[in-house]
Amino acid sequence: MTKTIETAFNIVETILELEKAGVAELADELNKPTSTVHDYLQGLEEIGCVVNDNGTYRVGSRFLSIGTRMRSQLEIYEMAKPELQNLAAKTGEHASLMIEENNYGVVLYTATGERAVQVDIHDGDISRLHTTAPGKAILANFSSERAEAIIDHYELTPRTPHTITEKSEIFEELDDIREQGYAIDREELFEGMQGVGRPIVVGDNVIGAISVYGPTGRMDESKITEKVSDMVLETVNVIEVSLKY
Amino acid sequence: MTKTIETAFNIVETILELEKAGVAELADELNKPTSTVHDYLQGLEEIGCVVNDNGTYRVGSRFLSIGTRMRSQLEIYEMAKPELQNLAAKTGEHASLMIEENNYGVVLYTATGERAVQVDIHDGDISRLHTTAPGKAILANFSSERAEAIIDHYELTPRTPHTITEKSEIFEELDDIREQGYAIDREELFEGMQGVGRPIVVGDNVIGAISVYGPTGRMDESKITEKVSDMVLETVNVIEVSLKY
DNA sequence: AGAACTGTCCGGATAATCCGGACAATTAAG
DNA sequence: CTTAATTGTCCGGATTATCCGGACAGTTCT
Repeated sequence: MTKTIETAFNIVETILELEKAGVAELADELNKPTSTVHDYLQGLEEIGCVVNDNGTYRVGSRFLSIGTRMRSQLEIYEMAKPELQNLAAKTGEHASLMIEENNYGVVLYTATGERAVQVDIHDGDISRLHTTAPGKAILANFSSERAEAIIDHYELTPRTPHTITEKSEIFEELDDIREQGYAIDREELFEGMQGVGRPIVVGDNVIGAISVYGPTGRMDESKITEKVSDMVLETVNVIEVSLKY
Repeated sequence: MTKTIETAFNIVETILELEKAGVAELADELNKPTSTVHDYLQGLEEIGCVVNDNGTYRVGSRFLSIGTRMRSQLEIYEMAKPELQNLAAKTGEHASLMIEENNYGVVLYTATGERAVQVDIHDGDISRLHTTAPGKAILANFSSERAEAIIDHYELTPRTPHTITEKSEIFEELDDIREQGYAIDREELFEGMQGVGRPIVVGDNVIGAISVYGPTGRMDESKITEKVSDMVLETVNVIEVSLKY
């Protein structure tokens, strides 16, 4: 159903992968006739979804526009943004806000500290919840039925050599996280990067999670438990209070 | 052509206007049968474009994902981003990067200073080039034929009481801007806000423009000509050098 | 308990997608 | 410099996905 929309997005994603592309190149990549691809591109151009620089197309700014307007409508984003900038400044690393959407974790916003390493991660990126520190913090605070339902949706393929691939192991860790209040990512998402995450809880609902990530050298486990974890907690507390008014 | 894609985006934009909405509400707003709207929503949900919270829909994070990935592929964004943060910190106001796309100005990124007033503007927002300081800076550095072609696409309806509505007046101002190197927005986009913009030029091409906006009280014309304009120039110079390697 | 809403599902008429083919323009090769 | 190959664009009609009326069950008001 709605096959048209799906192929439209496929075309956009393909352009994104190639950075820019012509009709023939895209048609080849998508195994579709050039005439069909051309029809789509023309339609997509009319509504600002792609931009045509004499023959080669790139993705247009319409997506950015819709995406940022959507984000600004989320109260949690507006409350968290300035606090994340504080947190990034204090730690010098990456500070992010994650929410759950459709069984996956979505990074809504990342503030970048002075010393933060350059990683190729963007606002809007999605990941399986058990593969990140903030994702695990969210999972740990869902009901066990809901957490299990989510995990069952996933294929537990590893992302890095350190990614957990055993369901039982995940649940063991979730227990620990619930107890100590924060989750640690030990190079499970990116090799060489460690992070700590804490849930944002208002009433009985987990609204999202805050995390700080940095290179393993600067973010070893003792530093997390001694300092960074507390800074994240402070940030979370401020956000939780803002959300309650 | 590609009517399906167009209505899909209409639905998304309508949800955005209503923040969240149900099938019936949307069907009513769009003058379409509920069954049709339902079909679309189901398709859009499957690909992460909308999210269904038991009956009411909101826009999903897929747009944010595509938008930010697109943005990161633009060299000018990557070069300008840290400089804009500097500029925002130094001035305390809003510092933005604008590019031209499809005859309109697109704000790719805005850094927010400490004292910056809260305005409802987002990354990805588009505007007619002659209604903003950076837009005028871009226009002034296009060839006069290209500038005229762009202006002719517009309806010169005012946005605020100060918006220029006479074609001849626009071109007079573009001459001044080319001479003095920067453009000023005198409450033409937002009442109570003034701004200054400068073009980013590499070789013979205008790649974009940098601007600083603030409340008229703090951004009067003498302050712009004496101080802010120079800060913007510094920023532009750094970016231009980065782009040339 | 009834009425008026909802969101969801089905199936077929309708109309848009989809694509083969032809064309000119540009680029690559000979 | 000529030829061949490849490109983006356009057309028109067969195909098939869209589109919508109608029916249904679940909620929320009256």
